[in-house]
Amino acid sequence: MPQVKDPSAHHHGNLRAALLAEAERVIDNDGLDALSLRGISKALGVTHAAPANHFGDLPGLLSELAADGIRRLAARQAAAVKEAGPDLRERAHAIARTYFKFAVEHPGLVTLMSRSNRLYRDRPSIKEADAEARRMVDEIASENQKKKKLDPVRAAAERTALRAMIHGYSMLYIDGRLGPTFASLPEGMTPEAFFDVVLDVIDFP
Amino acid sequence: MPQVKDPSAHHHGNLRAALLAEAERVIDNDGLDALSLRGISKALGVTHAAPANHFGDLPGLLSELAADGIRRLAARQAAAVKEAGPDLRERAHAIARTYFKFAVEHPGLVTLMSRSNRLYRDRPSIKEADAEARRMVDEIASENQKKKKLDPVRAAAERTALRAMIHGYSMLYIDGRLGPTFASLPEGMTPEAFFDVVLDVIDFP
DNA sequence: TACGTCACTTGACGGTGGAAAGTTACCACC
DNA sequence: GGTGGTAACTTTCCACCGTCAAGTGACGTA
Repeated sequence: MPQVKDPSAHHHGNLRAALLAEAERVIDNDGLDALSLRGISKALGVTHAAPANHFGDLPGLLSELAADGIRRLAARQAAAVKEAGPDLRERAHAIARTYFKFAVEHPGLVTLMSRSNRLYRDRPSIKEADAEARRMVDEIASENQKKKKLDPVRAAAERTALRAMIHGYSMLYIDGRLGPTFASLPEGMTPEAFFDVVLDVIDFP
Repeated sequence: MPQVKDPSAHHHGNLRAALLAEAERVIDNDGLDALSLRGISKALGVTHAAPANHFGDLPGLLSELAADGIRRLAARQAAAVKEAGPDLRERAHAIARTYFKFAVEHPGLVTLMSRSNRLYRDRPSIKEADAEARRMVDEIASENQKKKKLDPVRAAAERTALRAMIHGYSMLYIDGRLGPTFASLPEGMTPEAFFDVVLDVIDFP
């Protein structure tokens, strides 16, 4: 068959970045299940096998996407913590609030980030981004432990409680499973504001 | 109770129940992603289009599976609450502990139950089972609210905090994302025991 | 100029869920 | 005691998916 002599045919320029951008667009607009390699390839005018050069396979692409998401989230959390000042509780709430806001803005991406079965969790890019994100929570918990001379198990439980609460609340919300809850709330109370009250139920820090 | 028929060529006898059982077996052994209509159909010696008669489509089958899981979990939680006695905190912890134990025993099923995109959340069978499960948490929160004369928003936040904690901790655990946390814990501390400590971080009831 | 590698295309394979139409067994009714 | 309808299952087809192997063209380099 005729070969199309398009100079850009063999060198898209920045296909890798374009694929990631298009994948994120699809994921956040139509959900993780709507994403396919063939779909994003066609959208960029490239054949279905092109992504393999840059990402190997689908989990490979998703891993890079997730790692990027984790990094961006961690950056925003770091900024929020900085702005929150020295108070430990303020800092913890800033981390949680920022996560939730990010999850509302990018529900598909956050869903992907927490779905180990769709990515290669062991990739350095993900492990490092994950560690960076966890470091902030650990720092707060450690300071609190030192200040209150807490038993190490209690300190670990506080860390885990905050993580579980952030993850649980965000996922329940994204999944639409807090609908009845919000229906019973006062008019005008936003999910963000309610999350602050929920966080206050935790006895930490 | 379903009538048992003669398993002849065109009437399997109890295909519906057999499909659900096989699907649950696959899900809990190999994960939700390993499940396919064709797979379970072949395992039962039936063609891939047979399930459509009983469930319509794949989300239809998954919905029935999820509803059954929710019902069984709710029954176990009800029994645990009954055994826990009158103390509100004991009852709340019993609900949470039972959920987590169920999640450890049936990770695939619990994952499915919390994945709205794979099921028809609006089906009566699911909505009723869900409501039944939520009723127990609501009851505790209401009693606590009355006893302590709490602001309604605070009471709603307590309900939600418990739900988020249960869901978040279980999911993080199932996904293997608490690995580093457990590594830092004292020898012999089980995930169940640690969950009790995590639950104590919540100031409720 | 020749070579090797990168970036992408082409075409095929086995898998998926779903829809449409055909077959067979049973059951109620006249 | 035939007849018609319906439920349960099969067969065949379609569109789509990810992955793989082989091919092709452009480019940097020796």
